[in-house]
Amino acid sequence: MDEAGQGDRAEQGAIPIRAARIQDVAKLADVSTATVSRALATPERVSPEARARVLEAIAKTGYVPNPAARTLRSQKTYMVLVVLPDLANTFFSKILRGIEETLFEAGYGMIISDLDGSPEKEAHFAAFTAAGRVDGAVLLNGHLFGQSREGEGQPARITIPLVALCEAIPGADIPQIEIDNRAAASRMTRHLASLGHRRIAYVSGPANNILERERFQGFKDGLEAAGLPYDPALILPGDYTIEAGVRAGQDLVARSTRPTAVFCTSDEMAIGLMRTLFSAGLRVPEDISVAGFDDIEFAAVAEPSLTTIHQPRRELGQAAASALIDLLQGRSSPKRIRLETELVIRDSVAPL
Amino acid sequence: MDEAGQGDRAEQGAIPIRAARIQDVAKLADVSTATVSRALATPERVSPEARARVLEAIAKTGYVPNPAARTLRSQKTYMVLVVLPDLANTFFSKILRGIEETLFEAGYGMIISDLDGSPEKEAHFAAFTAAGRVDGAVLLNGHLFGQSREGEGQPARITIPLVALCEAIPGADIPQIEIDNRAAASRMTRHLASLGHRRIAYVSGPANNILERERFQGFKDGLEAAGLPYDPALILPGDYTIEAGVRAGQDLVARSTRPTAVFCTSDEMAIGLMRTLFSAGLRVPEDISVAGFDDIEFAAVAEPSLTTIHQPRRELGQAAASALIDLLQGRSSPKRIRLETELVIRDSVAPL
DNA sequence: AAGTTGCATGTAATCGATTACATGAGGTTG
DNA sequence: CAACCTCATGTAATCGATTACATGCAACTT
Repeated sequence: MDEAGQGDRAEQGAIPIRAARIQDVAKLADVSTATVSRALATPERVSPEARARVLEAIAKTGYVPNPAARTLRSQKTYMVLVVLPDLANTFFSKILRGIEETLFEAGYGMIISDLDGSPEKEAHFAAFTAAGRVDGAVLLNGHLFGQSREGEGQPARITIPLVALCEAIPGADIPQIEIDNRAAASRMTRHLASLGHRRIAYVSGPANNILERERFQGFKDGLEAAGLPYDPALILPGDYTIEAGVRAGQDLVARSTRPTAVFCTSDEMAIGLMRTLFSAGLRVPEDISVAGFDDIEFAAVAEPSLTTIHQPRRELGQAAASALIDLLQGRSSPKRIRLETELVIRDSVAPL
Repeated sequence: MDEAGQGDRAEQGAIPIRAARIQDVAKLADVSTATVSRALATPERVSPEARARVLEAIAKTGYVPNPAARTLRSQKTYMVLVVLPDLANTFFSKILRGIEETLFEAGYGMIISDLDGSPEKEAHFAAFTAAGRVDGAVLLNGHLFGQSREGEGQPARITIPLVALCEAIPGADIPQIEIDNRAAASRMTRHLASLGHRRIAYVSGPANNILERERFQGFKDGLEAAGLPYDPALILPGDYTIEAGVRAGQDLVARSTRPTAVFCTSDEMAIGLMRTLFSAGLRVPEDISVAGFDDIEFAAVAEPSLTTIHQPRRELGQAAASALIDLLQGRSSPKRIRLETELVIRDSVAPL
């Protein structure tokens, strides 16, 4: 409305209304726009004198290239999409940070999509991606876009580089960055068994979740290695949340014969479960040992402190971002990167 | 590498390499590109027949508008930047979710910048913003961009709509969404005093932080209201992290006369502090009461469960996003929105 | 019937960069 | 010395949408 008026008047005034364009820089440096562009993108192809004049003009005008124009022409956005199932989950925040810092160093920005279990959102972000708003994506949600829908017309194929982080995507020919969930779960199970526990309960992740399947396999591996029988009655359903841990705890409290140890496949569940046990007057680890998975920040300061599997979350994020950057810049990347986990022994698990 | 080869061959094959453009849709629907554009942006200005043909053509081609082209012309990105001091901090994740869901509903995407205390990053994102990559920003970091630097050339003024969330920005003429930190801190202090505590310690946030200043004022208000003296020896430095709580706990443990209650200005610090007290053989709340602030997820399941101030984090995020969207769409927004907090009484605080 | 209004639509300018191609200067080679 | 190459630079096409302006037609007014 009145902006136009201001714009007209501003010519003689102090406040430049429009941001400087490449043309303004070119004029000031007395070169063509092509030279300005080259001075920034490929400085070695511009004479030192011209480059100096261009840089000076840029400093003087405060020129910042218009990303939309750049993207339109070059088809590069310097943006990466990070798809995650639940932004509010503590587990992801440090991973995100690892991703963000690595992307940032390479000049990429990060767009976050919290799917929140909504297929609409997933479709939206699939379209978003197909529209070319990002150069690549990190998938933390365990599956590719739009694998569900099939219909008339092309389903907007996504052809940009992708990497899968944490939750491997079976059959997808993209780099997978993860830990060895099966080995880690087996390790924890054997640790519990080695302390004399013979009735070990297992609080699971969501059914069909790939992490869950691997950890569950690891749990069974561990039982077998320790010569313990597998008892379906000791498998409690969960979904990695605090509330699931609380519910699993209620289940246990209500039982007449209880396990002596519980392996929760997330720290959140372990903390929720311990809470319920305390409320029922049970002690950890005296009455029942509790183990977690992930080693989130609160694991070390829980009461009692939590024996768990340490996941290098920041490094996972960094590795995923690096792999993606490799792809984006035309380099190749290993198809599978597995980072080491660590069994962290604290106070929530004790010998029988 | 071999992608190019595939591209060449694909011409006669099944896979369309290029995404459909508005021209393709226009041709198929037998209308001009202008009509296609209008059919999407202002459907009421297009005849029902033309609209139907356009929609059909869009469905057939899988057309998605190119955001770069759209942004270049219309100067709208439909992107919002969220600036936060620390992505790995649990406190922010639920706020982010509130922001994200509200933005999403309004058709905006969210770009996250984790400043991580780095001035470089701040400068980068200031440039990012100045370059017009986002339509607006939510600032959770307590200050505006680039208030520090002054130099030759225009410092790339940022003129897009901004809102401040949680940490108010004094003097900035932008909507501020927050809680009444002072009143909440006062409330908690009076609660502790009402239970008979007379030596109440206070674990602070970072010096100069606006939240800290307000909460500290509230603490003093509360002391005064309860007729208690202010004792500088009972003020412990902190920065809202678990580690700061641990350190404050070590300080307390080492003292000969200890306070009977500790008011930590974040739940993280309260949890870290309790951890240290336990390790030293002290009991909460029998030996010492501990109160927190924020009511993060873990507050309810900590052992003992944490008496704290509940902040409506999701609603804060939603309110900030709504305010920003109002501004982005040319509506006005209240300059100050204060959401209600709640004193949540749990087990970590007991009468003297 | 002439003039006015409003609607649906098309034409083409425009946003601001990148980059293919052209040009001319200076250097090298046979 | 002609032919050729290299290098720095400029010219202008291009990316794919939005939108100002123009146009043509139908309906309404007087």
